Amino acid sequence: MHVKTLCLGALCLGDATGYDIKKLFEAAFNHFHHASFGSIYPALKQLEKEGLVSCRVEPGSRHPTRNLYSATDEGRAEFAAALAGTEPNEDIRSEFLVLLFFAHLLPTDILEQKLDQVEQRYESQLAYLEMLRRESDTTAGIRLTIEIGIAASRAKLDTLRRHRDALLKQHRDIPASWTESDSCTA
Amino acid sequence: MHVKTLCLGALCLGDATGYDIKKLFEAAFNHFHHASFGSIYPALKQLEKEGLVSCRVEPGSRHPTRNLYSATDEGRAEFAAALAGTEPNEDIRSEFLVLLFFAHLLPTDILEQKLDQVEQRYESQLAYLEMLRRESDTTAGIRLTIEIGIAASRAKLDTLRRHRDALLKQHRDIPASWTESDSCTA
DNA sequence: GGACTCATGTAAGCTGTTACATGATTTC
DNA sequence: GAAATCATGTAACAGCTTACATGAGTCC
Repeated sequence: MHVKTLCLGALCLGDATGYDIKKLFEAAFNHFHHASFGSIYPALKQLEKEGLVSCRVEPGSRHPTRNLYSATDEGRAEFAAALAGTEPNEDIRSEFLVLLFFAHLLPTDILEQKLDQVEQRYESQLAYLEMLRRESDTTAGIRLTIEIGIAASRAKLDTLRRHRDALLKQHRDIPASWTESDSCTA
Repeated sequence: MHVKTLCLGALCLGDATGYDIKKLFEAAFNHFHHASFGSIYPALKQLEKEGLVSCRVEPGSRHPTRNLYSATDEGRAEFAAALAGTEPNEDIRSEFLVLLFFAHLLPTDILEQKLDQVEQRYESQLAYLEMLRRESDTTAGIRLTIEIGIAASRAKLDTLRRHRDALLKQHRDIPASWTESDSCTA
């Protein structure tokens, strides 16, 4: 789903500035999407040009430039249609799994260090999502979004921990193929 | 991680054509990375130009053009270094979770249909990974790659099933905000 | 003979990121 | 008064996908 559509969606939840939308992405979409300012601001401009959102400089603004956007009725209709038409896909790119896939080409200490990093990352993501769950006073859909994120992180973390020692032990025992450049020739 | 690096990695596992690499990606990387021909072929050309892989037209080929690539020693060293230097990140883009996030803007029947689609998708991914696990006679790292994929899919599927009915019930009960365009104005 | 798989390649175009440029406001 | 946060924007560039173009081999 394009950043443009996501911005329109964000504005269907309430008026916001580009900056607010970025914050929303970081706070709530964190574990399943993201976007940078460099795509958000142009997207909002584009949406305005298409009449899907309207923009007003905030009245009584403390700041000269603060563009507050609202979804128009047309915009809401458009977003509902876009939602209904999106395939519920998932696109995962995990450098971590690539690393594991090629683990036999890494020295043990580096592998161990990567595993530590990943565990920490999963832990902090888990902690963050659990915090969201505690606070969350929202729709059933959003709550499910959080539940699925927690379940997936937990499952990955548990699996990793369960296999970690065996992986490292075997890794140390088997002469690493990375030391001899001719040992993995086809 | 760039397709170029991934191709180099694939060639560290054994000689292959561009076509073979695509197959490998589909078979083994399926749940955590992917690449199209349009990026693989140019990547191989580039790697060859950099001396990281060598290419020979297959000897005694049944087919005039079949470019079999091999990683050179320099290529193997380069890949090992690239691996050691990659942060074990995960980049997830889930249209499905976006859909859930905005579930209140969808009519119940469409939501239900999306949930069905996702369940089926997770089921078939799970089936595929479990098949891989049964067959798999590979490195500990690759096996862990599969275990993590299974655990994550299973966790998401279970969570979805556990909350599905409650979500749909509540969705039907609460007057959907998508019917009245002014009902979610900020 | 038709369909499918094997096999390679290019070019246009889309999308988004990074990095830069700018400056006000708030908090300590 | 320094640092952090709020706030907007652009331009260059990267990287990948899609679609096209081509054709041999294999299976039914």
